[in-house]
Amino acid sequence: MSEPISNTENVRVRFAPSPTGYLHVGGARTALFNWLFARQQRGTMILRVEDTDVERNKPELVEGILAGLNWLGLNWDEGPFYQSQRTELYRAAAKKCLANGSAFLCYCPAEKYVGGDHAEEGTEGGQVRRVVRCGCRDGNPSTPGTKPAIRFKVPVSGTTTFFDAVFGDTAFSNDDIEDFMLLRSGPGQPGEGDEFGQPMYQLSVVVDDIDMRITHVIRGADHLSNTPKQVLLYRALDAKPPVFAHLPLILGPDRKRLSKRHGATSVTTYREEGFLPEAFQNFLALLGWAPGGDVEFMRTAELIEKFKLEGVSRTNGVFDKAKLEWFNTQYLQKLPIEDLVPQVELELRSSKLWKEEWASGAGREWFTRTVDLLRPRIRLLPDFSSWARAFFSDEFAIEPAAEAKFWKDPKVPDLLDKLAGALAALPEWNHDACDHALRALCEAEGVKAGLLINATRVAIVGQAVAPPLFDTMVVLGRERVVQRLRAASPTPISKP
RNA sequence: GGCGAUAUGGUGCAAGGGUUAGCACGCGGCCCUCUCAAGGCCGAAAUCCGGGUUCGAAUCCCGGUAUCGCUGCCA
Repeated sequence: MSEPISNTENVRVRFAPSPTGYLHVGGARTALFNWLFARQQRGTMILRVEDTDVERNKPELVEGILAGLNWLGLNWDEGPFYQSQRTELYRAAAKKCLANGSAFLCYCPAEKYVGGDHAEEGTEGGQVRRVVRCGCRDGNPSTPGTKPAIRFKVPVSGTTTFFDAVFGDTAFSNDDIEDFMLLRSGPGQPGEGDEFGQPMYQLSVVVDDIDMRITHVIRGADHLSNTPKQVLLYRALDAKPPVFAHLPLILGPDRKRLSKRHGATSVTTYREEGFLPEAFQNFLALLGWAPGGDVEFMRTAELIEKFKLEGVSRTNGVFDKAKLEWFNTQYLQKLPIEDLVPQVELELRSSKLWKEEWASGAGREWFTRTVDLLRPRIRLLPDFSSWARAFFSDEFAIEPAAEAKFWKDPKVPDLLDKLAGALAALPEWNHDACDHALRALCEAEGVKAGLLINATRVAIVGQAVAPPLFDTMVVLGRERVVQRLRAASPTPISKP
């Protein structure tokens, strides 16, 4: 019953952001689904910048959008193409529609962002009721003498249907489709400036999707109601519509469309907060799609392998940041260490804690071991620079709260000093040697090992929370541990 | 207002005519334990409402409701 979603011809998809803002999570998810589908089908991913609205378009935002895609690892094979540079193509298409009778010149006054005389016809219950058929379509211009725009002449009856890989066969009555705008009217008065202005969205999208031989249009479900207009346009331009796949929208916790009100909606923000791109990708992939089984942790290759348009949900979903954070900790924990280390290196470089000796050889080994030791307790990349600072720098502070909690006992300074001595005298430096030395000292002094373990942790990393003590000692090295213990031991217990 | 889409625990997804309605996040508890995580175990928590079809409905049909989208010389 349903048509094949992919066929033998090469799959060609596109991601088509509009540079009126940053790359938001909804756009990123759309890009991801296009990309997963293209990579799985060994197809072609095209990037197209939809910048036909000169007034709202901000060219400088394109860079940020591309940066966001790059961060997520979403590359493209063709483009970026800019619609603003393809105006003649759209004008030619609009004129073709004019010539074959599927469009008409509209002389109605240009009205932006408000429904004026043309757009409304009385009100009902306080709501504006739009008119679907423009008077100009039969050659009766309301204000002849002004510069015309071009509108599509929607058939007066009948049904327009299309296949959607997510929503199935879909039909709209033509009576409900308005005579939509194809080409804006030209600037200036009649006789001056261009004959016509910039193309409208519906036109440029269809013309480009035809020209770029797009086989699958994968985009947000907010375009579902636009699709019949576009199908009509395909027909008017003698082209076969592609397979459509509309993705459910992403909502905020209040079930409203995700926006700045909900906090971070730009993918750049998540990069800056220190999320791992692959974790973000995994999280995004599962927002509106699931492979069917119980697995959720899927790295890029597995997502590509399992992705199916048919499995995409039709329900709008809420962006759950807590789950994203969980994914991030999972990736921090499970990523092969060699995949994680370079990202930590970047983090330390940006926080000026990086030392070149960690770039190769024994230094690299130490760095890798240390990252591996640290990672179960890391939530976000910057934690390596802040929370784990004492592992990478000798300049760190003793947290007052940790001091208050674990240096309470008056015996602590003396114990730390004695431990420093015992450790300094150790014939070898490893986990068990440190362990035995500390426990032997505690036994001799008649204190519980926990007391000294916790006190020592505070002394050598400045915090109450860190990896297991003896592993920490090994990684820090004898010299540092002894030195930090001695630095801590004479400190009188601070009275609150 | 018109048109369209959608409706499974708080959240994301599974079950697509027959299951004690499954998994994950989050939440609570226990275990592990040198701190905190991680991990393991246990628990609370859902089929929007109303009709119909059927031996049997979360699942199919109709109506209602709610939510979202479109209804721009925005994309």
